[in-house]
Amino acid sequence: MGKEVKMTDCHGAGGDDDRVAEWEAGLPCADDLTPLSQALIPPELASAFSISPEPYRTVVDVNRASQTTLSTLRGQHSAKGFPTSENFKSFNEGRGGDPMAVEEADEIADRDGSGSGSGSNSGLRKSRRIDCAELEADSVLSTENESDDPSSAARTSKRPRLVWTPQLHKRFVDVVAHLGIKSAVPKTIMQLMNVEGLTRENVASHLQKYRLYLKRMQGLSSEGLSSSSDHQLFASTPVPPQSLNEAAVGSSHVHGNGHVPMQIPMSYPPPQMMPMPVLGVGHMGMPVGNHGFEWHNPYNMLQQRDWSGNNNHNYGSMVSYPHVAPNDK
DNA sequence: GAATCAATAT
DNA sequence: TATATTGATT
Repeated sequence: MGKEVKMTDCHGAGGDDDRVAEWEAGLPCADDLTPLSQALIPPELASAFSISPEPYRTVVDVNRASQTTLSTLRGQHSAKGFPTSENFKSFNEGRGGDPMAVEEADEIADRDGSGSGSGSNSGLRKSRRIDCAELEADSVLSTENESDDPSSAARTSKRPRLVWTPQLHKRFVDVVAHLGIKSAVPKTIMQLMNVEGLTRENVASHLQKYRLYLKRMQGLSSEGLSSSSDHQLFASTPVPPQSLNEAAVGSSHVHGNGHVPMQIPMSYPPPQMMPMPVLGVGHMGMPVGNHGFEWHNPYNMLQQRDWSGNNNHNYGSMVSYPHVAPNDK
């Protein structure tokens, strides 16, 4: 923090300088920030939850970490590839090598230039979940007492209910849209989403609901009636009228690319920093970084229509699983 | 046997 | 209501 790290390479466009400056102006100054050396969790609390304190980080450590991150980002930037299932690896990054740290990192997009009013949607800002990975206590869920052995907990205890946050859902929708209805089956979706801890069952369940939603929308679209409840989550979805048919027809390979409707620049790389994703799945030998996800190809975005309209500006984000076990099956 | 999907349960 | 689990089916 001593040094401002500019991640200019994330935003291709030049001329953002003003905005950057504006943005920077809003940042807290060094004095306002919690010193790195200060533990975020009071010792009592830590001991109460039997949290082993992380070693203190020095500025040097942090700098090193950001260097690593930057170089990782750069490396990947040039190594963008095709969105094959292999390339999509890793959407989630771990948090300090703690496999249970899958956490949600919204907030990030809070202040995207727009006036404070509209940006933060209907005031329903999902108050942040637990802040520190460690704090995500078992108490949040009715997860029973998990013995302090994480590995056993992984296989022994049932995983807590997954919450499909808008971010997660968005990723889901991205993947489904990308696959086309035809190949959007739970397993594939799960793989492409590459969210740690996400199971095929999770996806299947959500997919079922999503399909129901799409079906309803299809039926209702002409009637001009649109119910409201689902919209909270689903309204942001492309409602791919084509992807339903076109993809189903199967004439086109991956997606009917007839015309690319519109491309919404989405900067996926979540602004987090962690040298290495935790990814237990190392296969492929791919240097999976945080954004293997390059939805930038023209066809990736096919039926994206109005997403940007709603509140989903949150980019990096993950499952809000209080607890995630290493995914691998 | 694994995966999908719809139905059903929590 | 949202998500998980089950069971028939492929």
